[in-house]
Amino acid sequence: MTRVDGQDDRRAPTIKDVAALAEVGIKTVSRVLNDEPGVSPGTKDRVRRAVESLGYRRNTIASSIRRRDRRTASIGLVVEDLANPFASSVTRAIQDYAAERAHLVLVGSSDGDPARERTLVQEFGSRLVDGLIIVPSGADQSYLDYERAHGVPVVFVDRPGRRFKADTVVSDNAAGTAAAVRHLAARGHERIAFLGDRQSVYTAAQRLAGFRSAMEELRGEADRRYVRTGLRDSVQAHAAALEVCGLDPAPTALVCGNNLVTIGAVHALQELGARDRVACIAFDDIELADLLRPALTVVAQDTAALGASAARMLFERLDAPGAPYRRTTVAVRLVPRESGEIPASA
Amino acid sequence: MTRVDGQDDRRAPTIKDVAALAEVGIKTVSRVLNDEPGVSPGTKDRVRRAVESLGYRRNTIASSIRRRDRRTASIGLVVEDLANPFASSVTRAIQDYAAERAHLVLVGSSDGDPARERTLVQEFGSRLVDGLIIVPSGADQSYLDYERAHGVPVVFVDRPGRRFKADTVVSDNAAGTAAAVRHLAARGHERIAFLGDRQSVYTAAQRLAGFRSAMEELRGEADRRYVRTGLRDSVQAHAAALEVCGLDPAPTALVCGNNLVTIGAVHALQELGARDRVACIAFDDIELADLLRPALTVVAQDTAALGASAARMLFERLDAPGAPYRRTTVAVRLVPRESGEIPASA
DNA sequence: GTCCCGGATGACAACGTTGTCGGCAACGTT
DNA sequence: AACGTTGCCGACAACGTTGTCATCCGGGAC
Repeated sequence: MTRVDGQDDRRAPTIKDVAALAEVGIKTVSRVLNDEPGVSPGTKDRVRRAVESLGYRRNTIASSIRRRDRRTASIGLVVEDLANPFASSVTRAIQDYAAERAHLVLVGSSDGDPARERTLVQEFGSRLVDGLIIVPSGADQSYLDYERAHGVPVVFVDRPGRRFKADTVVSDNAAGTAAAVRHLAARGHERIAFLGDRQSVYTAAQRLAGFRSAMEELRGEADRRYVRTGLRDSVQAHAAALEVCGLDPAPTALVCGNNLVTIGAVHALQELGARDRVACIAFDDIELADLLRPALTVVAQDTAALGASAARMLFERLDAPGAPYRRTTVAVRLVPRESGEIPASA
Repeated sequence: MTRVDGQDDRRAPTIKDVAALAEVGIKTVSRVLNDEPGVSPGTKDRVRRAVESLGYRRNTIASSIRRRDRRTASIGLVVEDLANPFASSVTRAIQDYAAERAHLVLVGSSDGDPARERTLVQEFGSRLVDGLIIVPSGADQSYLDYERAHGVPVVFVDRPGRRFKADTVVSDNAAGTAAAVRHLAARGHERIAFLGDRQSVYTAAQRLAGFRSAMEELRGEADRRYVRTGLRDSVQAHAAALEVCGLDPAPTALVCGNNLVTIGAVHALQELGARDRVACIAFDDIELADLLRPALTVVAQDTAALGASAARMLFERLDAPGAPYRRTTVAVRLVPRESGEIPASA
């Protein structure tokens, strides 16, 4: 423990140092820092100058363990894969909302693994985040009872949680595919195929449901042969698209349930030389979608609104812990470009 | 302060609760939690069971203020815009590396604003992050002296910092554009244009430098009329591309310095009906680039390696604070598709 | 029997902050 | 003159944890 005094400056200055320099008690420094009343202007000024000259910064962490409300001014976010544009865009919106309220965001990717999701939540918990925003993956979010019991609010985004009720923000997935169907129908299409992910994925199920109900509304029923689900990657989607397009009669239009499906399907159309003949509407917008030929008509999710709503809900929940849980549905938007405008007769 | 005892459980259990239940001292609980020696197997077991039955979780934050090393097992990351695929991909890689070492990542977007960058760093600092990874924006990172003085290591990624030396990881930007030039030259191109961002942006300057040196190597000199820089968005890039293509003689190939430039340039080529005639190589890969017609040949950055290297450097720096600063250059990769294969004679 | 040693254990201080409370001076009121 | 009130301020406890240290106990060496 014998150390040269010159090395001492590694430790950042504390309110104690500030107090010594300003010749006041530590509590007075604390009062100034927290804008509490009861400090004379002169003293306040002296403290401020001491803070300035030492380069003092409050230790938020030490502060939070003592504060009554325990707030750390940070929130935790679990997404599926931050490298995914959907996730990063939602994250960015949450960040912005949090930043306005001087909060920081801890982010983790679950990769759809429930165990990882849970681990992340625990890690966030041990850092005392003020709240959690989660894109839930597993079939059971009841582990969150622990967080709730200890006063940490939770908001689900993109999908509702299971076995655990909480504020939730989702896109209007069903309306999106329904709009796609009606858009295509208006251009004369009757044989419309749907390619989607596993039905155990909430969004995939919703999108198929929207597709089905719009088809039933228009045609009495959707032809089952034109509906392929359970496609987990672009390779499977590619194969399914080839199959569906090989049917007789072949569909004149395709609705793709997500990004990966779109990639597989467009590749399939490309191989068949059918990109200009078969109409196609994809769920989720894609960078440069308008540079494709034909430019890709998409159902775009409002990721900014999704993230902002989730963050807003979280902060509102922090202010009103007892209020009833709410569910917000964010509208999606059909962006007409070219691939969705191809008529049935082509 | 009179409260019903039933509401007391909002506070999470502490080692005190665990100690009481296991009938040991708090220090013994601490020893078990930290795998310190000197606890008999029987006691250890009793503590473990108490931890389990109470659902106790360590309060990392309280722990860190007392620990000798002050570690919080979290790091701070400042990117320019997390919604940008480049940033989110790098972030994801950093996350993964950090997660392996049981660290969490706080992320913020600076939007290229030096003030915001600095604010974020301060916020991270007050949360006692163990280290910082920064995509620097301003012309001066000397404010980081404060962090360094207090033992917080810094790593720059994508661009070097200014007025502050630190470990740095960058892509080999110059090699990327040089490779693009050679690739085009091998297909007979002599009149190659370059469209890029402001030269004050490090990556933009490096990319132009690589372009220039390869052109000089091949042709003695790059024709200045074919070089346009200072393009800050796709609209400006669009205009510049139209201009350059209107020259006589017109360039037979285009090298685009970044994503936004690519969007503008491809739109311009589209309008000119020249997408199949003028070769084009873009910096930065794009989702679905291979669905474009012609599929876009790109110089792809290895974002995963960029992020992983930065994280590795940070952790190595934490272990060896005194070691000399290092600079790592990550190779880029030319991904030949179609737009770069168009011959000069087309 | 005495001494020493090492393992196990807990009492207590400390980290940097905020909450509680009491003291002191100045002032106005009886 | 005595009293209460108000504004300002600091001593001290407390948050949940880890670091320091003293203590206790059993066993082996003399």
